[in-house]
Amino acid sequence: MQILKAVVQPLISQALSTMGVENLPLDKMLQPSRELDQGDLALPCFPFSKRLGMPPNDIAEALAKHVAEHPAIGEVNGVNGYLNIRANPQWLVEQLMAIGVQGGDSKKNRAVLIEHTSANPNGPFHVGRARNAILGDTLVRLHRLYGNDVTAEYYVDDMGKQVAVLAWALEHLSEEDVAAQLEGKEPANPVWKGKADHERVRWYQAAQALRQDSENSKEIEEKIGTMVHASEHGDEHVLASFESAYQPVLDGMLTTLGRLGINFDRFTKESIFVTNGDVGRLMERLGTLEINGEADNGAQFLDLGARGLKGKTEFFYRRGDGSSLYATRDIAYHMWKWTMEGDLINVLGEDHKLQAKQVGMTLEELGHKRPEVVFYSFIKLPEGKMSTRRGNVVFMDDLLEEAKEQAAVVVRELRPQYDEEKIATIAEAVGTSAVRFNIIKVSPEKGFTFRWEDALTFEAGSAPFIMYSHTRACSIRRRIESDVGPIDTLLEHGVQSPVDLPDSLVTLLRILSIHHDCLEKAVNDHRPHLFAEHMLRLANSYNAFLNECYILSDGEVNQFYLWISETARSVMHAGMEGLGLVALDEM
RNA sequence: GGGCGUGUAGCACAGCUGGAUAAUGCACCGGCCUCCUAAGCCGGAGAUCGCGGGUUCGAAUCCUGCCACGCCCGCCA
Repeated sequence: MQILKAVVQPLISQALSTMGVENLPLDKMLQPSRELDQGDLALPCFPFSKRLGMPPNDIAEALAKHVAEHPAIGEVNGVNGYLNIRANPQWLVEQLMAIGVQGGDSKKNRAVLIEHTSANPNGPFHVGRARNAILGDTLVRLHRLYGNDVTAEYYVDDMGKQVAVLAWALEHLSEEDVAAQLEGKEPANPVWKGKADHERVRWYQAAQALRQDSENSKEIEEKIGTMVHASEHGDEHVLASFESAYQPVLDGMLTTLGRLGINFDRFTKESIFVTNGDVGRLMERLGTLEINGEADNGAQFLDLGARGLKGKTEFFYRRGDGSSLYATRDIAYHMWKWTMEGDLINVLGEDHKLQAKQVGMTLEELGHKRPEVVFYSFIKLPEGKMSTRRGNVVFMDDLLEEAKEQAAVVVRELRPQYDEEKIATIAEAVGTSAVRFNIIKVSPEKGFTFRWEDALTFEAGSAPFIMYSHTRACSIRRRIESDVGPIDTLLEHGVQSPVDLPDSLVTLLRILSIHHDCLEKAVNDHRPHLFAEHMLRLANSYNAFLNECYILSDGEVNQFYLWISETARSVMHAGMEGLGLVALDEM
């Protein structure tokens, strides 16, 4: 609890010096309590026990007596060698009224460029790919909530083998060819007929099969190789044919993401850095570096082992034929990104760790900073790794449909009075939010196994749980507006906090008071799951508050309770926005 | 073989810049709807924190060895 710490730390420092202890790293030692019932802040007294020649518990107790009184402090005590400080609830109320939940100074406002998703535009999103998009978009939203100026960017891989295969297939294969080639495999889902990502991926798959084994495979490979080569040398005709092949696929993928509330500010094509000469100039420059090396056929690499890289130390950036590699273009892309104000954050799968390291080291070698990278582990199915080729995939589109359907079943059962249109609206919001939350609530480095029953859980610990708390706050608001009068009028003259506050209200107050701390940590450490967890606690404490404190009883409004409820409602609303959950008024 | 990551109740997961009784959800047991949405609230039971050593007043957290799983080690993207 930063607002309390700011007040209390100097007081403790004083108390310590009267006891003869100076120069402690108090800022680091004074930490948020582990458990709510211990207090709000705790100072372990073990480290200076020797210096004082006293047992930690005696120090804690003595310290508790020496800390000066302050309106912010509700209770100070020494237990088990810890000095525990509990905030005065009345003071917390005053702070909330005065400065809101922002906790004081959040004038960060840095410019941040977040690159995420950037999936090859060759087929529909599956759940495995979606972790990147959901993680990336949540980072974007949380940075914005925090007050940063964010650009969300999709780096479009518009050259190279994958798009080349797609372009070749669309040019050379008829619908019949594709159908014949994919016979025996799972047929296209008719639900997605007309959605280019689902349709064109079949051409891609057919081409992949033909490349693998057919009498023409050698010929096909040569043709594709020529196209790739041309694209890597910036051949505009070939690049244009690639674009007309992948753009509808990309549009389909973006439709899926849009349904999850994921949008981008900018799309940057990889090929730009080839056609504008950046990549050529970069390779020239890399060639002059002292760690540059050259293979027999003229291919060039950097010896990153000389800079401490372990394992494979040669980092190739130029092929024997003079063309660039993906990583080379990535470096040019990053140099371009660094020409803009602000920090860079990339969201990448764990398979890109080595590559990211190579790119980062090369950037440093060139005098640039490394971008910050958030890595995530892959999502797999209980049957194993997701693979389009083996038909072992869950498409995002199918998951979202299923989630909506399951949510609709629940809504119909719980709210028989709602009409189908309303049910559909709620089900869509609940379904998509649940899917996002299910993925964002676990830390990125943890391996994730996708299970339908987890993704479609709507109980405590899920997005709908948070959404539900918010709708209850909205519901109360509506009730009061219709039965009593406008909320603004009710609260316009300020509210008086009662002397005795119910436990559940105090808990809610304390959770609200650390809201900003949690957001800050989630943003700065790139750990959105921490904020997701905090939102669950907030929703839980709001529910408990509602259960205990009747805002409206016998036609009388308790103004203070109403004020707390309204504060929580707006905080929940903003927090949900930050997680990409749809904040419904009714559900 | 080398590099990186993960291993915490039956299941899932938080805590990992060292600190108290290891948090939360599901499942399990028991309470709570004449009152603002019970998708809820309250309580209970359930954990040798992968295994062994070490550092420390104190280790899930740091070091080290081992085991299991994942990812990477292309002049692919």
